[in-house]
Amino acid sequence: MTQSLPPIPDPVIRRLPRYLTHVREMKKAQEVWVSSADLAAGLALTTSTVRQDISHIDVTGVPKRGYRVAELERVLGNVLGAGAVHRVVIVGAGLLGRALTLHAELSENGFDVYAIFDNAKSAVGRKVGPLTVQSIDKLARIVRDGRVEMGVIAVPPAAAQLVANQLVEAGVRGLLNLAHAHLHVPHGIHIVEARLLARLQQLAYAVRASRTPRSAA
Amino acid sequence: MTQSLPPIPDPVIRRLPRYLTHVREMKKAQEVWVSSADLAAGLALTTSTVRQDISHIDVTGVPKRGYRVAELERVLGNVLGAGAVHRVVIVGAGLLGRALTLHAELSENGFDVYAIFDNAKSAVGRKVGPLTVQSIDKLARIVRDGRVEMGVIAVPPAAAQLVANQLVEAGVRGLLNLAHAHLHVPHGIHIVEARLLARLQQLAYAVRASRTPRSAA
DNA sequence: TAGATTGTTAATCGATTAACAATC
DNA sequence: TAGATTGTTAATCGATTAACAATC
Repeated sequence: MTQSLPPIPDPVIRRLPRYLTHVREMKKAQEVWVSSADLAAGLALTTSTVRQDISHIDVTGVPKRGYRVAELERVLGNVLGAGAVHRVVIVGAGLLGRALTLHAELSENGFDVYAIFDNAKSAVGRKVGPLTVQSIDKLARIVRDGRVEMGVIAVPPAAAQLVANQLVEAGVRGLLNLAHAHLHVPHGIHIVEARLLARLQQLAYAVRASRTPRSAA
Repeated sequence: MTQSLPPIPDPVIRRLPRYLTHVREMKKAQEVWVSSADLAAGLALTTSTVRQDISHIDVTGVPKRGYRVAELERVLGNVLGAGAVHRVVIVGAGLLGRALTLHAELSENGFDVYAIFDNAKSAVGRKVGPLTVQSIDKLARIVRDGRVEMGVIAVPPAAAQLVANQLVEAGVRGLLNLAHAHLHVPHGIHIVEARLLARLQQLAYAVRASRTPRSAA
């Protein structure tokens, strides 16, 4: 009898990539075992949080030793998409779009940048690593025919919603939004926000709050 | 009598940039008032969350009308650092580092990219907009003399911790980490993680989880 | 005024932390 | 074996949502 498990909570999913990074570093250092205390120290968490997080994935630890580095790496990788190839397209061939396209870590983690698009005549035809920038006119056909799973939006804010519509229409199931704009998508399509400005604003607040505690009359 | 307020919780701070974007769009559309229902609809939140979030900042709404767009924009901007100039340096003059350096939205939001550094001879001296890529040897002096507040780490993982150390040593109070590596910093120094691969992994999980619910024996 | 929307308190929900028995 | 560490339950903490009096 098979029963459905609840999905892994979002706060956990956001920590898993950091575990994976840490575990890979340990693997490179030839470590065989890693304890919840090791992971907690490395990521500034409590050992309780680490064990709770790992309980969400299919990994079993060994009392007195911890978790097997190789097993943890494999399972974390699978949960985060490294166990299969995921086709992704990038829309926007500016510096940010090209940076992602050429990022070796993507392909090392199961993400295959299948195409990159731009609407500027001057950009179309340009080489980006092994790819050639395609006209945005070809987006629908390429995404559909290639059964592309996800799209990255790296265009100016004014174009972001239009691009999102085209990607969804062409069949992608998820969008990574790097644009400084709000996107509306149909139910069932996933969006992850990844605006760097927002992270810098978050940092600016943290720095200021720690320096000058807020006060009220 | 002045009393200290608790800092704004992190989940709230992470939403504020999205409110600001939305409010600016409404301002551009000449709207004068915005209700919690407008904001909730635009950002996929409940009206309760919106009102609770706004209660953390110094904005007062008006029953039957909502919040003044101009006031909300001003106060949100101040909280997120737009009310002053924050000097930032970027370390790493690859595509990602250059993308951020040239991102007009940074300067429009109070962030002044003061310098960009790289350790490669071939990169040093190159123009990035109005800036010239500096050798990393000059980082300590430039950051210290310029009283730079924050540093962005856009270097390969192997160099990330070294760069973080140098930035902290030179006096920055916050780090934006774009590198695929774990950073350790002294107490009191703030780090915000902004690894794009992690966001893509989060998206891949969400897409897969919605398609094939997990099952267990 | 009547009605809509804020501001705020209370209730609920979920995430984190603590504690400890199980176990290698 | 004794001791360290997992796995898991319970307790705590904090965030979100609901509810509604205040008010424009």
